[in-house]
Amino acid sequence: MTTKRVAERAGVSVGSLYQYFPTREAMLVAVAERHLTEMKAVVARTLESAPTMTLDELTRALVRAAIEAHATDPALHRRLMEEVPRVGRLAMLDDTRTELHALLVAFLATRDDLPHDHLALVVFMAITAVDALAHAAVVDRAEALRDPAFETKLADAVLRLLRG
Amino acid sequence: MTTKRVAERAGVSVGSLYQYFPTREAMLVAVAERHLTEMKAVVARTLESAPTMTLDELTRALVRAAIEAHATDPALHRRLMEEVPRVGRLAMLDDTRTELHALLVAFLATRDDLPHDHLALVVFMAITAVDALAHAAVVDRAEALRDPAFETKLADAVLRLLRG
Amino acid sequence: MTTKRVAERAGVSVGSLYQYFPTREAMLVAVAERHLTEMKAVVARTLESAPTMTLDELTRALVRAAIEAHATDPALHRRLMEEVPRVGRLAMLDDTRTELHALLVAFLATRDDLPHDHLALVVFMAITAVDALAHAAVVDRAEALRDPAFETKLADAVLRLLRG
Amino acid sequence: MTTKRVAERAGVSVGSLYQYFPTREAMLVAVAERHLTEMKAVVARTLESAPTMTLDELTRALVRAAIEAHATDPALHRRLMEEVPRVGRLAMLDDTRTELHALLVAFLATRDDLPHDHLALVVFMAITAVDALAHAAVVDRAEALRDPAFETKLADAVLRLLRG
DNA sequence: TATGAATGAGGATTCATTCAT
DNA sequence: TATGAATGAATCCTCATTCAT
Repeated sequence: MTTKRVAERAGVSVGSLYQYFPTREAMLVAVAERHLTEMKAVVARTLESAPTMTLDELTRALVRAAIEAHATDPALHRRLMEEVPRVGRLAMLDDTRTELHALLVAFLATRDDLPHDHLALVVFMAITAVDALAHAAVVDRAEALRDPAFETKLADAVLRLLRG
Repeated sequence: MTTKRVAERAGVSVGSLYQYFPTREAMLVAVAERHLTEMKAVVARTLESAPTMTLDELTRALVRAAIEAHATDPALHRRLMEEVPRVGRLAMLDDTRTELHALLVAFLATRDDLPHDHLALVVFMAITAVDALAHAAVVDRAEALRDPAFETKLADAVLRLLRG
Repeated sequence: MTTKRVAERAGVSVGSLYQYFPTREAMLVAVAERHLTEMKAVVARTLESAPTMTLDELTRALVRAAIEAHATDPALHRRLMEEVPRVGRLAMLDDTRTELHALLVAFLATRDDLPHDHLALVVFMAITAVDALAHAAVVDRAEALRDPAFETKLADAVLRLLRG
Repeated sequence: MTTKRVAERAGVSVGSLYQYFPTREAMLVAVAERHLTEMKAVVARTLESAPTMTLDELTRALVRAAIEAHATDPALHRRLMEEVPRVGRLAMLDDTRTELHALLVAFLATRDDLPHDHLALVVFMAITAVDALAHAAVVDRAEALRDPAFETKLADAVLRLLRG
């Protein structure tokens, strides 16, 4: 991902790119940021219709949303994961990640169909696992994505995490 | 990770580095390779004492081994995960990964305390999740590593995956 | 000839050099190419006024042109001869050389004041000899260049080659 | 031509190479030197039997010797010409070259079947032309070497140079 | 405001040379 | 004396960033 290539693909000049982003890193962060924000939005939307759902249904809905978010643009995702770590622990990214985490913790704290101890830990584990699996499936197990067992088993394991 | 910095850190000259590794990439791969090989060895060793263990004990032992392997050198691990993806799908690495996968699938197929359908998928999911969580914990949740709940919950979730 | 030195001498940065030439080799080839193309042009121009010339006059004119072409920038020439051989048998260079050879053979074939057998061989010999002598004189016999006998004798020998 | 490769080919270690030659350049010069010395020896031997030869016979013998010297190890020659110029105007090489030149000039000065004016220039021209042609033929006109016309014509041209 | 040529620091790699064994 | 591992200066090339037009 060179700035020249990005500019070409975007149909603008490098100079113009630098009008919108101060550095190359900022471009990367912007894309990662967008993905995380989308995820946050999807989660928030799902949580809104949560009161009418069982924990099972809710978990499954969230897992499905995560997988879909990753499957939308596999190539982008792969690239992102390759490049973004080098960006380091960038404040903005961490903030969005933290918000997503807080959103879920806060919501789950209102439910009485699961224990509330270790909630922060459990949510961290669930997010990490779902993200890693969705990513791994997209990147090198395309067939898993098409297998309904993948989603079911992932949701089951997450439920187990939540229920303690 | 520049070749110069590696040489400095290793206490040798760049030239010497190139006496042992043909390219910078080869250095990276060598480290990743070593980690994977160690993991395979740990898993193999654990499986040997498996006949006398319940599935619970076994799972927990494997999860603990994985976490320890990651905790040995956190900084190394962080760097590795940042750089290795860029190395691309390298045959030797994939081979070792595949061997580890096969080792576990073959072993679990001999046990009658868990269902045998979807075994390949389930092992893939378990490896990916454990690896991602051990890595994430090491990299940005040091406190999770010290919390015994982390290991317990991870083992529980994996068990759930295995038991179907 | 390092890229850095070339850039300095050219009054630009290394980066700019690489905007115009894909590799260091390409820079070398470009200069060699230019020289050969100039030679071809000089020869072509000389041949145009040839019908009114005797073979003696023509030969002398060509020999003089070759010497002048080499004397224009002796330092450049020396460098070129030192570096270009390492460049290897480069298609574009060989093409231009072949064109120059063909131009002369074709022209001489129209004249009836010299035998036509062995024309290709003879032209190859003449070009090689004139080039080598002009180069050697420029590089380490500056006094020869000023001696009119040099040109006369060279032209005589070439004539002998042509007349058989 | 790296020192390592030279050492391998020679069946010794780099270290040993440096026991015999102070620098890489010295190795190159030694080879060039050997070639020039051989040439000088051949010329000297030919000149010894010269009193009984006509200028025609003598010239032809020398031209043939030069061609043979080049044809002995074409690859070596090509390499030598590629590398040696970079060595610069090295005293030892120039000395041997000068000796060869002097040998011929001195000899020709004793003959009365050719003019003695411009002898130094003429010998310089003859050596340069014969060397360049033998080299060019070896390097990229293998067929010329087999064509008897090549030798004949070259000898004729050289004779013309000598006879003025 | 948009462009893209120019910049040059930075990085991977090579290879002549040294020197401890 | 012979070896070849170690050294690190030197070199080619890339690419994020700037800025004159």
